[in-house]
Amino acid sequence: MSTRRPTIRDVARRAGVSVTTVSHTFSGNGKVAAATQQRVRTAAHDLGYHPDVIAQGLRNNRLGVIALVARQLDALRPDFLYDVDYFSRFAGAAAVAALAEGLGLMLVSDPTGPRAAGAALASDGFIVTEPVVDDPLVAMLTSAGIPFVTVGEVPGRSADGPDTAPHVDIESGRLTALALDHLWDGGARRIALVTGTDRNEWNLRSVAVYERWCAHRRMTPSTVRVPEELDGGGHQAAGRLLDAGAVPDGVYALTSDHALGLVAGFAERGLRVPDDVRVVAGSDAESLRSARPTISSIDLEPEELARRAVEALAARLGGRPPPPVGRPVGHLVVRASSAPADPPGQALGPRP
Amino acid sequence: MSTRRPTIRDVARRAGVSVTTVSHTFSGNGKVAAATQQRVRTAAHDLGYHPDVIAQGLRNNRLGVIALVARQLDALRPDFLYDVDYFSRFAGAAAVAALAEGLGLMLVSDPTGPRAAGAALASDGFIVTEPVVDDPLVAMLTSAGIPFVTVGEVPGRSADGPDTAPHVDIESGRLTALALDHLWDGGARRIALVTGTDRNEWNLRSVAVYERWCAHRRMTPSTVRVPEELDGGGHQAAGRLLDAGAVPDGVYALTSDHALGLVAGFAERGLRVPDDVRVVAGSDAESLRSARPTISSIDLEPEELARRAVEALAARLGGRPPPPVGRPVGHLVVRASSAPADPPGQALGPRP
DNA sequence: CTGAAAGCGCTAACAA
DNA sequence: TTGTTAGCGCTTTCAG
Repeated sequence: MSTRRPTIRDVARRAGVSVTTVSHTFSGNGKVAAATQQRVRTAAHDLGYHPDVIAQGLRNNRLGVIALVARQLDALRPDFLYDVDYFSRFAGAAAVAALAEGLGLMLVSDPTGPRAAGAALASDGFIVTEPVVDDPLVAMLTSAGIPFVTVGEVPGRSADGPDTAPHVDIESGRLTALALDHLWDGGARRIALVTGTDRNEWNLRSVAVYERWCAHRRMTPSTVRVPEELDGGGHQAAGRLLDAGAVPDGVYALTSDHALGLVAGFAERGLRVPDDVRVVAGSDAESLRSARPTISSIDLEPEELARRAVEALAARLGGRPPPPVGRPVGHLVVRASSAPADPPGQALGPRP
Repeated sequence: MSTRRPTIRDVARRAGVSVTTVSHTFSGNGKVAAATQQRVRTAAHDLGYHPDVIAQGLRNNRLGVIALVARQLDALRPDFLYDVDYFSRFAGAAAVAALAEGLGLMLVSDPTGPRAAGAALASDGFIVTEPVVDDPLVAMLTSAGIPFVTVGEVPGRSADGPDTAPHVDIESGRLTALALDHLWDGGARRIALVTGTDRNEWNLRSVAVYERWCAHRRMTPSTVRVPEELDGGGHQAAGRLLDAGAVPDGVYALTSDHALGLVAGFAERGLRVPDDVRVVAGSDAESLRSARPTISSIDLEPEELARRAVEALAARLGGRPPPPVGRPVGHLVVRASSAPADPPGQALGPRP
């Protein structure tokens, strides 16, 4: 039954012209008489012809698709996305931005990973969020000459020389300071840090800035490392912090899930938030808004990051110069967990 | 600088074999001596060769990509996704499910629309959420012979005959009854319906079931129609309901955004929720959990719907029989807006 | 077990 | 303005 879909030749034959003419009328490349164009279009319409995008892609070396590598999809439990809020806000905005550039957005797992969908490599370019030290994906893309943009720097690369991969700045340094200063201003004097274990810029730089910040204030740093994808990691962190002896009066937890668990863990142990200990999360999520108490956080503005990443990548693909760097992105959202009173969430720092 | 990426011929030359042999060692199709395979692989590795997925796609007529048509991306305000929660939960789960099938998931806008990314058509199949009456996309896919699966039936099609497009059942009928019965059980006797204007199964069937349900109970139906993408549509609906004279004591609002606005609108007019009027939303969202009061809703379980859609489509693409229909999906989540007391959200109906 | 060669549908020189 | 033709990189008969 399945009668082969019509090709450019079928259209050409039906319109009584050559394939070139058909190709040209659709691409608008050559010059084709209006009358001829009309005939071609009618023929195409009659046949229900649609150009084969894959063939075009092969020819032009350009499919019109960019890939978003969702690191979270590669976790041990593929059905468990950590930092869902960040991811879905990012992906949604990226899709919209891509459409605006006439591009499709493909969600893929790390193509260097085991469960890679081969199709991933069909894309014209990649957006890699949160690259890690010696990221195999970055290495692969670089060596294969595939254009890509990272969100967050590739850690340990800037030191090596000028071969910094193009990236969208997540401002981890500024935001860490913002969170720590906020805790300090609220009166906290023993501030701990709960970080994930992925060796990406967000974790590494936050720790570095935290340690510098502590040294500056003659505070003993207290860092707890918990894997991002560990369910209940926040609880565990709470336990470790309390058992360590020096109970903190302020904690900056880099992921929203861990912040949630942390607050719950503190509550179980009889610590009141924010009265005994103030908490700020390093990534925003709806769940932080519905938590009791509501939890302060850094809103990374994933939508804005996504837009910038797509624009930068599209520019690269189109041979255009990279877009200018915009305003600083990311801001602090103060909620109950870090404020004495309980005002509705209000924003500090630059906003859109 | 940009030295052309190696092709299968380069590998063949370097390994001292023919292209066929290379092709075979990678596809595992023909029989190739182990020693030869080794040579080929080494050569490929040295060259940094990766098969060109697009060329394979052209040859095999199969790219390994499925497209998710996000209707919300086609709204008038492309930066404003309505029903974000539903969409992002669906898209995330679909991506994961697709990966599990070895497929990439592409987020695209309606290819028949004006802002279509041409790349959309490169996909092997489509998932169309919420098709509408006389859906042009469905028509196009059908006539082009492109495999697709809809989420929710194509309205008005089942009547025409047996040409029902394969779809994942969203159970709009059962869920509408679930919501209405719940309002009724809580004591509501003048129940209104707030529906969107898209002519999709969800809206159409909900209205139909609502009217039948009312007739059954000798209740005068009161339906307010507000466009899905209208910001502040809920407020407007509240106004219209109150001005209409017969103030309802229960409302079922089909979208989460409108339910939110509705509750806010009632509050402004001095109506207390749930004491004066109970409200249930037809789609769940985090924002409903953080609203004051928290708002009851139908959780459509987008993750499950997405998994089913991907599996059904993958089966079709692979020529496998469609997966068996599973348990009924979607359940009621009771929150403060429809209950006298304020228990934490608890689920009725089947759960995973 | 390996190789030569014919395309998949389309684009872009180059000719006419 | 239109047509002829040679590939894009790969798979796959069909012969060796």
